[in-house]
Amino acid sequence: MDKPLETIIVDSILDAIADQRLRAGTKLGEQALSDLFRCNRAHVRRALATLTAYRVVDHLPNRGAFVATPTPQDARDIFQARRAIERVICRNAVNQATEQDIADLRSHLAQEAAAKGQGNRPAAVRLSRGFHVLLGRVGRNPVLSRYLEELTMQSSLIIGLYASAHGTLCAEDEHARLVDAIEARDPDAAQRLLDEHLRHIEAGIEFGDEAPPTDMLSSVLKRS
Amino acid sequence: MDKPLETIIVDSILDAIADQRLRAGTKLGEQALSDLFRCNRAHVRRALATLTAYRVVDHLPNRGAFVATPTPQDARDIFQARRAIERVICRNAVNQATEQDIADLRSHLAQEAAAKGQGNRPAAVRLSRGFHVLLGRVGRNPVLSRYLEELTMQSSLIIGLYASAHGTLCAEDEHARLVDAIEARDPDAAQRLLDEHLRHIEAGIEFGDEAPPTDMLSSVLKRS
DNA sequence: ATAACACAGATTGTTAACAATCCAAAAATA
DNA sequence: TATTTTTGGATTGTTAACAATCTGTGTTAT
Repeated sequence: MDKPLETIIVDSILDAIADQRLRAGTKLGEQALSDLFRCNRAHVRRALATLTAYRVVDHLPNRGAFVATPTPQDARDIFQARRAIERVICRNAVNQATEQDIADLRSHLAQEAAAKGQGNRPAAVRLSRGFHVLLGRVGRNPVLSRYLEELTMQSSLIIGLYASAHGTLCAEDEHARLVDAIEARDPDAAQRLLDEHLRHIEAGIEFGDEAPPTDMLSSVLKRS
Repeated sequence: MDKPLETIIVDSILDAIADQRLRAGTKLGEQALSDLFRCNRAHVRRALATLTAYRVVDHLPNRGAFVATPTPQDARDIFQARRAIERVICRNAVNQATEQDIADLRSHLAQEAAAKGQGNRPAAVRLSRGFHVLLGRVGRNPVLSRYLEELTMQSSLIIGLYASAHGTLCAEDEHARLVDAIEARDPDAAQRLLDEHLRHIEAGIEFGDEAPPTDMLSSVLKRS
């Protein structure tokens, strides 16, 4: 029962992007969204404004809102930022993780393994992001974890745009070994594993050709 | 000639906060701002929404918008985030600074010195922030520099709230030595100097008592 | 005198109508 | 036929009126 209507719209679109149901470049028409969410255009307008602030939507004056299309240079900048931020998040997590935190992380690992076992790629991408977001929460610095949430969202877009077809997305054992290092309270190992992990993801991205296909919008729906 | 009206309002308020003319807790009434900027309430509303996304304004439903009041814990989180981000910005700057960049930095140092020489504290605070923002630009990672701009803005609020009266804000020679290290292309020295600098700023902050005095709003005005 | 209540003014939130802009297809011209 | 112009529909941007909520003040009752 999420009260504020605006956040329902924002979260729905964010989820659809994380699931890669909404691809880069898709137009987010105000009328279409008002119809889908059975609400006023003003609400849609505000939702699009906050998504624009998150850099997940591009707003072109008098043209409308579109799911952002990060360039290869954007991608490099975003991954460098992730390394800068997750490095510290990771050290925080080593210092402050409770038993419960580690149990949550392991439970998440199991979900990731399940999704991958079933070959459910959208779920795998979403859960892979979820792992990093969860790690951010464990780090207990809301400023850093907010930035990480933004950056992982943009990473989902990038992976959807540029990931190689034979795409080895997050190798789940890298996540697992990271949790091991956190449980062992070894900050240097954890930091090294995370840095390598992020470089692996970035390396698995193929820059070079442009792939901007556009989706129909009707696949965002259904929540609540 | 800044075209979009919303950004004029946003920048004016941001400037006023950086100058510490607008203090934490000040109410930002929609009517008052519409009158001040001679515009529609809808514009003010959007401006306040983006400032809220920047975490520089708190929005309480049905109560209105207020200049954010970071807690001591917020302050610690913000400075940790700054260390994480500026560390990388700094290494980027060492690698990529042009002659022109270094000249710009030195020219900025001169302005800082002038403002301090005149005992102009608001200008000193604003220019001190400006140094870090400029450094961010030199780093040539727009993602990181955007976050840094947000964080330095929040830092201005924190300094306004908690800075000790005998406040040694940014010692300007620390800025100068940092530029020296960048010019010498010494990334380790630069990184170390910056980290120490940020810790000095944070150490110069006095937590303990609450200081939430509120200002009249009429001192934001005048731009165009 | 204190506390609960009620009312009035002011402030924020919502909605719908109106204006400006853009886009694509048809019509006109060379 | 190719290029420019026009024109209609659709989409975004703006504005003002209306509804809901809050704050402070003044009244009343215990």
